[in-house]
Amino acid sequence: MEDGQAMDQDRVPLELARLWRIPLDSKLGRPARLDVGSVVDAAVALADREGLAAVTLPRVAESLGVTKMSLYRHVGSKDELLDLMRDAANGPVPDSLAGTGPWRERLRLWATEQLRVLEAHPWLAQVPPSGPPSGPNGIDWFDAGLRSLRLTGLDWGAKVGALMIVSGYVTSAAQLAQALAAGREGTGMDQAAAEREYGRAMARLVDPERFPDAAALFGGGLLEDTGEDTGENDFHFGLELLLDGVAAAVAGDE
Amino acid sequence: MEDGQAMDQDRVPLELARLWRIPLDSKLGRPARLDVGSVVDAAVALADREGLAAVTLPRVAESLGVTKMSLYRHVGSKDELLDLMRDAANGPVPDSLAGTGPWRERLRLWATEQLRVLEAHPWLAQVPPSGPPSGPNGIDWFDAGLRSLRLTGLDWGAKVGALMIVSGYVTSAAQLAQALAAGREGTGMDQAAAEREYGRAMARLVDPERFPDAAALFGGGLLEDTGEDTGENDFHFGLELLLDGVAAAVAGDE
DNA sequence: CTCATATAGTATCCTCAAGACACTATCTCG
DNA sequence: CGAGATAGTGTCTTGAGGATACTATATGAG
Repeated sequence: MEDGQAMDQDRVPLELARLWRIPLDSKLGRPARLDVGSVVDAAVALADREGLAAVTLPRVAESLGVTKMSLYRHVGSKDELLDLMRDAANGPVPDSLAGTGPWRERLRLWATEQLRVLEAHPWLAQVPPSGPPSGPNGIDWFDAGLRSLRLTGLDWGAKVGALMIVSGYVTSAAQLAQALAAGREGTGMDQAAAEREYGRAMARLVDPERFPDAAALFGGGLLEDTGEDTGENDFHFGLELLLDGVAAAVAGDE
Repeated sequence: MEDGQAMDQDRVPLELARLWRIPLDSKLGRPARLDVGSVVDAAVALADREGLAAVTLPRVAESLGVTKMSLYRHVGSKDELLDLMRDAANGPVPDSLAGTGPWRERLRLWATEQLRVLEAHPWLAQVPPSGPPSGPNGIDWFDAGLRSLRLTGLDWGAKVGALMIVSGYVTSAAQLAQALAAGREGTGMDQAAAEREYGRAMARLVDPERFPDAAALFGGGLLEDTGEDTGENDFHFGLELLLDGVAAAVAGDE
């Protein structure tokens, strides 16, 4: 079809067109100093520097040397800007995910690479989800996830479900880590000290009559300090648990 | 010890004292028309009626017949109010979770009861996480989760990890469902129609050269309409997958 | 009984956000 | 060279969270 490209530009909703950076290439009117890409890049840079809360239209505009209202020509709304930022910050999938291979190891890598992205852009875990992956980078990650499961023989629904679980897990692990870090903001405590403090406060509040299991946990279980990096270990424990679940689905499918 | 109660009131941080509704019982000063409970109840009711975005200090105050600044006497800040709302809306664990029994069935029930709570208070899934469970209801749910795993022989760390995964999964499933529902707001599409529309848009944008697996998915896989309630089925598929993962941990522990 | 003190609620202020709308500036094409 | 289309600006409204200084109302010590 000769109109394939033209159709792309016309029939796709405006929001998707911006996500995919489909140029409108109308040469009329005053030429633009700005484009979607530069607005999004500025917003991402701002979020990286000062956190998601600092990303306001006035401040993004200021960092571009422009007034806030001009941004609306390129992003439509604050919410849409967040979608664009998410896709941009996710970035393309790293080369390590290019090939195919044993699904478990590929899927594990997929998860840990996602975690790396969330560590590089901590605010990313706080951007509220807005639906299935729609942007080019989101699709790239999605494609890589599907590729990691290509050899499993799972049907599409199972693959999609497994990917959503794994990536949801990575996100909530990152969220939790950030919430803990934020909670001990100011107090000069490290992770272990904060956990001890939490355990102590809970031990005082949790009545063993009403909450026997929780009281047992706070009373004794948590206080052993292994000295190792707890967060990392917890993450991998959970990830392997998920992979075991996927393994069961793969096996049950045969 | 005779000073047990007094210690509770003194040594516990103010925020925890409010979560646990520990009365200050100082009889001095002007008597309060408000207390933490009524502020939180009003905020929860408002969120139930009009969503989380409607919960602003002015509006909560208005619904209590009070000016906004008086709320700060009882809740400290907006963020703290959100914490209090979360704990209140979680509510105590339902009776069905009281006993003990086969872990898999108990844990499954724990998850589905959590989902019911999230359906009753849709805004709950959007409240940003603020750390480990700290309020009485949060502890109640936590205790019930630990109880469901009591007979597994898992160590504390594994139990806590498994619970975090399951409850994180329930939350992100609810978040996704809401994002999808919000996305098709206005458009009179049902779930299936919206999915078809999404698949069609993606099929147009996703280049099979760059994204072979994703293109295959959008090209053919998603379009079979089973007619059944997809969301429910997806949720249970994922939950059983997680339970399989926990089962592997339980088995590996022996 | 009365007055210092402690607490509850109020009145007013500030800073800053998102966004509507009408305006000006600058380009291309007929 | 103008007409129309597009980019960017100036100004306004609404409404948020929160600081501060005030008033109101109770208790309990002298």
